Amino acid sequence: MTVSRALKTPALVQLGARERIAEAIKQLGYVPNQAASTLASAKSQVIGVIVPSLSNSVFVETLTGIRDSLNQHGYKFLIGESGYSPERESQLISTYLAHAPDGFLLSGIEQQDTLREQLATNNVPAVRMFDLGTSCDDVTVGFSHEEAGYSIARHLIERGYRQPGFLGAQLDPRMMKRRHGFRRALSEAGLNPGVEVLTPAASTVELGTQMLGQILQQAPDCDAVFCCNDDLALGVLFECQRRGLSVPSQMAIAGFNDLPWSAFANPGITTIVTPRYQIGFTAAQLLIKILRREPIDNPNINLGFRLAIRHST
Amino acid sequence: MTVSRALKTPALVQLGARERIAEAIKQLGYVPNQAASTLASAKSQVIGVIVPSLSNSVFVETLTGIRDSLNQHGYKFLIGESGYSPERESQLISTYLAHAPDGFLLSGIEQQDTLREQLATNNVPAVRMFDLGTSCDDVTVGFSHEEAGYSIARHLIERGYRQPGFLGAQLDPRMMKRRHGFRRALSEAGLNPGVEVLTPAASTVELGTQMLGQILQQAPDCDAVFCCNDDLALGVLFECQRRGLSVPSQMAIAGFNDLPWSAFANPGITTIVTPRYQIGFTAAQLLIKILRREPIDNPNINLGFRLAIRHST
DNA sequence: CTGAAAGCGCTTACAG
DNA sequence: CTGAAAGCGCTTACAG
Repeated sequence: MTVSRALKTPALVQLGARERIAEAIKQLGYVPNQAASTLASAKSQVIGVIVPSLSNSVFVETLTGIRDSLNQHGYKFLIGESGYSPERESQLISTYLAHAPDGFLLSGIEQQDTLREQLATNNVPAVRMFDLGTSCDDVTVGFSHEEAGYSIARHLIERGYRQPGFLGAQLDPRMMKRRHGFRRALSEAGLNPGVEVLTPAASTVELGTQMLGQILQQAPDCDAVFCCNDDLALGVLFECQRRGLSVPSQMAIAGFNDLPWSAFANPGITTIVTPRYQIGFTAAQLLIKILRREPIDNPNINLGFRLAIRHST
Repeated sequence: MTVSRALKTPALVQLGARERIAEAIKQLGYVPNQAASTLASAKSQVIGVIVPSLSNSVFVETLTGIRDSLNQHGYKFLIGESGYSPERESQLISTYLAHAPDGFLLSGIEQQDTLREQLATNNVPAVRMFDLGTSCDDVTVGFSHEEAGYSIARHLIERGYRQPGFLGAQLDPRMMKRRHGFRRALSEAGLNPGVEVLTPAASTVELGTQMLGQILQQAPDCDAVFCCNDDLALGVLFECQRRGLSVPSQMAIAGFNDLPWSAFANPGITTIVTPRYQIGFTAAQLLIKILRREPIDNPNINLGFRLAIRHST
């Protein structure tokens, strides 16, 4: 018992005893048994984190933010990939629930009802990332994808492009919101919002190279594209180079996320800078506050985004 | 007790009892307590995985291989980032040991002695990934980085480049082995192996753009570069385009890893295709064999690599 | 095929 | 400031 106290609350243990304990721990190579601790205290110090995919570096950066925040407070975390599937997400939650996590960090705000029930019956709090909730029941940290799509379109319109097209992959809810904002701006400006190529495939550079051909076939007068992710934009750029299309005079390219190389491409790619590290960090901080029952002033935190204008538009 | 059996070994429980149990589980939303199971059985079904970094997509793909393999067998895994630091690696192992992992999957073969002791005293088996061990005490899955560097150099020499340079970042042991092989081939061919730029910074596209300038300043007649990772190579490619250097006639570029976009760059980047998914999958399979005490025919598995020749050289 | 007993290594709550 | 008691929810090993 005194050993336990020496480890958790050393201030309550006499110095002499503390020293003897430290000595013994060293000699024996003692490591506290986390399973026993979890069982006895009903606190695991584990947070379940579920992101859509680890192949997308956006989510990896979010994980870094989560880690930096959680490490400060002694929490570990279990990482799960939902593959953008709500069913898979629910299934992961079930598995993780067996580890008695203190809380969850989830992606998106479109969780299944069964998942919400699971969380409620087990009384485990969750913070949702990447998107903005409206209800006060949800705790969310993100930004408006609709506004982001809108602002890219406004930029292209102001630059004078007459037939911007949309290149969308994955087709997850947040991507569809970006598309919605993009189309809204085009419609408002009296331009045709219907030039687009959509595919449920994951967005990759390779896919971008293919999609340029597809949109040009559909709309030969397309003079700008908004790619729902920067890797698509890079593929479009490579393909323009191969076809001898000059960027941006013959084809303007805008991306999304500001991946680490976007600014260094030739030309630099205009894109929306998203605060993904900050989303992870903030979401984790918020969850910790909830676990400590500290008051939360705003359960729906909008971290915003920034339009980075570069030479590709 | 019968419930426990119904879950673990349903064959030993009568059908009627099994059905009543399933019904009750559903009604109560029962989830087995993993901590209690771990405590009672001394088996956690958890594998500790430590990779140098998650920012490098190479390691993310390895994680995918590990996940695919481990999921089949009901294991979960804890992911740690060592940041290429052996000290940090040891520290992570200590933390993870508290979760009583059944085994570890580690990166590289240069672990600290203290780490080896930790593993030995706790009697936890480990498989080392990405490099090749020589001793039968170690279990390793990887390929020869020295040979890979050598084969890139041979390719450049055969193509007729007279002054290939080396661009190295991170300076981790595996990178240094690639460099060693590269230099050996140049020396054997009577070429100058001393043209190189090295930096401990993480390899990024941005860094690649800077390193091209540095190596040209040092050796203006440098006509080819071997970049220790493809993202460096992409940065070099962008910078060549900006400077109006034609690739490969004025500057040949070779990379390493075959990242997803390397084949689609303009021109496609010559690189070494590394089997990182397979490394993760195989290492996990091997660890499971060890945990089941099945015999292992070869503790040092060489998965090899492939030279992909594209238009950048 | 089923169940009662003991114990895994901690923590909580209480007594000294 | 220290320690003895009980219990967390499972599994192991044994008895029926």
